[in-house]
Amino acid sequence: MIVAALRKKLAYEARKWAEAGSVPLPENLALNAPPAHVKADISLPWPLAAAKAAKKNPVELAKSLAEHLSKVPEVESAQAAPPGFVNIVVKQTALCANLKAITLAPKSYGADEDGPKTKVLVEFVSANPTGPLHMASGRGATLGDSLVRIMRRLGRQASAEYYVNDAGARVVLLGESIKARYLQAKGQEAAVPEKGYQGEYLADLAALAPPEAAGWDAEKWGRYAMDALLSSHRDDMKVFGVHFDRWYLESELFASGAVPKTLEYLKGRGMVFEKDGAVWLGTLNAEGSTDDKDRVLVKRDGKPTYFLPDIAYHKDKYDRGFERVIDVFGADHHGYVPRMKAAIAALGKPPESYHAIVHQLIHLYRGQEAVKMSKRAGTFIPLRELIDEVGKDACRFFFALRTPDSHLNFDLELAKRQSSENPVFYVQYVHARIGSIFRKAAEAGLCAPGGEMPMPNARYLRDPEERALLNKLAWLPDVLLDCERLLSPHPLANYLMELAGLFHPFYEKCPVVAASDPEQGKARLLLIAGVRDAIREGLDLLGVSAPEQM
RNA sequence: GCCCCCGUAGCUCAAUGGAUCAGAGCACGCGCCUUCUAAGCGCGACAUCCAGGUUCGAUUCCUGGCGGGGGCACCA
Repeated sequence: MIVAALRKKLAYEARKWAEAGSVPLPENLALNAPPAHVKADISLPWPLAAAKAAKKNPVELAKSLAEHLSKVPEVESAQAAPPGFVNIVVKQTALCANLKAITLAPKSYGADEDGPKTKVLVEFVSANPTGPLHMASGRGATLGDSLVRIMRRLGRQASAEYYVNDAGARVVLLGESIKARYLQAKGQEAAVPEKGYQGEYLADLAALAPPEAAGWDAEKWGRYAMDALLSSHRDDMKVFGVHFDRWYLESELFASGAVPKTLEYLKGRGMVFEKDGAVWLGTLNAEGSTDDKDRVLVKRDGKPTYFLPDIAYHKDKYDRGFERVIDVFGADHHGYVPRMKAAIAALGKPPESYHAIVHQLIHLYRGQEAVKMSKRAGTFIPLRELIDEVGKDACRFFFALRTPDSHLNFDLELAKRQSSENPVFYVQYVHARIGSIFRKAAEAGLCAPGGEMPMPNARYLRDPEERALLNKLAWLPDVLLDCERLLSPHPLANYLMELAGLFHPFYEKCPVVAASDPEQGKARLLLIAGVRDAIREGLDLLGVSAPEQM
């Protein structure tokens, strides 16, 4: 809370200072965490950024700004540092008050943070119900779910949605595939269609079919398989700790007539033309479009392509009042992004209201051996198998730790080991250790369970290890804003690693229950309560559990 | 051929254009368990693919290479 709140004050004062001295400050006044060798809590590069335009010496500017900012109540000291930084030490009382804010009212911060209260919709996973979810969906699920949780934490109205492609030709194709499996099991001659779904899972599903299945046609078989697979998707997401506010069926979209209505709407906007007997969307020349060609909406045979109902679905998102629309895609769909953006523009929506998060593929290994994933070939690794092997917590933390842009190497053998090589233990262990200290403290009568936590006495918590934790805790809300800005939970996961890394040395050097001065012990107890709550909070936002003991 | 992503320590990854110290974890070397969990801590080694450019300042931005991954349908 303190860093985010303090930024406003510092920025306000800096603008006043800049105005008085006619110094052109940059639009974006960001704060830096200073490097390790600088003994300060917050660092401002603002004078450096302004120096050139002002034609002044950056160090002189920094000195002047530092003097001005040292009057801010929460600031202990503000010092200029070459080549033009202002380094700020925050008052101990302010950091202690921040600790109380985290400990007592963890739900209070965020509500008054920067940023609009816009309604935002995050769509993710949206896998076709033609096979089990595979592990790439796990990455998308981690991204989307964590992002929604973080945005809600920041006071946004965020919703999660899963779009189910349950209509179209694939139902029959799926039906033909599973029917072939069924007949094969009966000893009859039957082949899965060449372009059909080859995975063994269909044989398993066929074996579970009721007796009357003998008389089913391909369509009926397709419905049966799709229902079962969709149900497994729901189960997988539940086990993975992922919540969707709505599972939006493509068939609903067709039933509501939204598809032809959307086509008419686009025609009315003059974005549609006919060529070669087909109906096209002018994505090539749509405003702000980066697409490299026009796209077909209705095929020559009169049937819509997948693109048209997708546009109808996105139109529906806006029609339902969402002002910000975020789609999470795997890298294999990245080519889809420019045309979707063009479609948003064609709908007349502001292009900046739409964001596509494209996460790169996961490279899966078993030890040294690369495992190829292919849904068609049926040799993919199902997400469920991954969860069963390495656990939900490790899986989600591992996925959350990387930026979506990075190609992720996931070694099943390594992840299965459940040793310290897995960073999630590093963080969870801190939570468990603190739980242990609290149990000891309760035995020693140092704290009443569930008792209210007062603000720690600011005379204490001045050791480097204590101070480092106080400082780190102050950055948590800022980290959440980073996650929102970057549309990724990875800054939070990395923050938790760093926080955990600061706790362990504290633990070694600063006894809590056994502190020589009982008052100091009390203050430390309040400090680690803050650490515990921050970790619990952070892990919860990532969908990872925070065990009391391990 | 065109488009997207990546290239940082032995390995897996961080770092809104900032600091003579580019951070973690694992692995490696040396220490540390009569005291709140050694799944830990301290210390030590080890890195920005190459070449230009922009800038007071580049891992970050631009151009061109090199290397790896993915995508380019009137399929879904």
